[in-house]
Amino acid sequence: MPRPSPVTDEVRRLFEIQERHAWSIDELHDTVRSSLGSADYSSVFRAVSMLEKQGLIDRIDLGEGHARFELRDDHHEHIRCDSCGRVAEVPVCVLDDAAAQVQSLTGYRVLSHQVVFGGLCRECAARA
Amino acid sequence: MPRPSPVTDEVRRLFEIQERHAWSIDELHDTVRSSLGSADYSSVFRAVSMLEKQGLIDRIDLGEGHARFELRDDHHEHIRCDSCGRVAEVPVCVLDDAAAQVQSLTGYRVLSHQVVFGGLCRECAARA
DNA sequence: CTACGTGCAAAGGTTTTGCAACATT
DNA sequence: AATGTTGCAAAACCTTTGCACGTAG
Repeated sequence: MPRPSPVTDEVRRLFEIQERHAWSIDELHDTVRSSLGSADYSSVFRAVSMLEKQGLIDRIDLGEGHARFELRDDHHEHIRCDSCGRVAEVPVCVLDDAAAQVQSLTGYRVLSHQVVFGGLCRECAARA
Repeated sequence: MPRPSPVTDEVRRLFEIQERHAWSIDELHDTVRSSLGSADYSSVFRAVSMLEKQGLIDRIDLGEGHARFELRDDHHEHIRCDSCGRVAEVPVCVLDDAAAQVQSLTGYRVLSHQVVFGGLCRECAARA
């Protein structure tokens, strides 16, 4: 396989340095363009699709109208500021006990869950 | 105000009879067309937008790439079958205790949350 | 006449794909 | 030559809006 994959490599690097979480494709695109000088949206999209298929990253949907992606790691939840859209991680899983309850209530075999809290981040709460 | 609003009236009725939950606009559109003979997608969309603004229904996003809507009632969670997409309600809120924990961990003022469980419904689990 | 619901068409935004060009093995 | 990455363009999908028509008040 060909070696040079500057766009894909840069996208992978951005995830792996973990300076930031819950990337949108636009955010990745902007950042990769800053790093490489230029890059096409579709190339970033394909890089993300490939990394997702490989299991390096997970797709998350916070109900914003577009997807976000983050390095696959320990399961955690997210909280999004209703005012500015900032996303933070909730560094624990608050639902580990709930799956059995949900399963007995609905009959579904629970395999996964995703939680998005909404609220106000410190800055926006202070402003309000 | 003019009385006849067949599309809007039918959309409202579909929500209020509560025979079904978590309607997508396409599902509403198909059902309204069956009831009335014809109806335009945008009319259904506007009816849903109006009902949402009036507070009769809530918009929910289950990460499917399109919105769903349901009658506003007691807060509850959802579980979606990973195989067939069927959506059921989890008739309790499993997170009422978690908000304080999340708030102390992230500093966000928690105002809301939405949870989507994934798994397999009875039929799909039986087939697998 | 005025107000409003509807249908039709089109725009807007995000996601996805087809294809040709290009570089590396 | 063969494979795989990229750029460009366009399609696909869902959401949203502009506008004209028709109807009830």
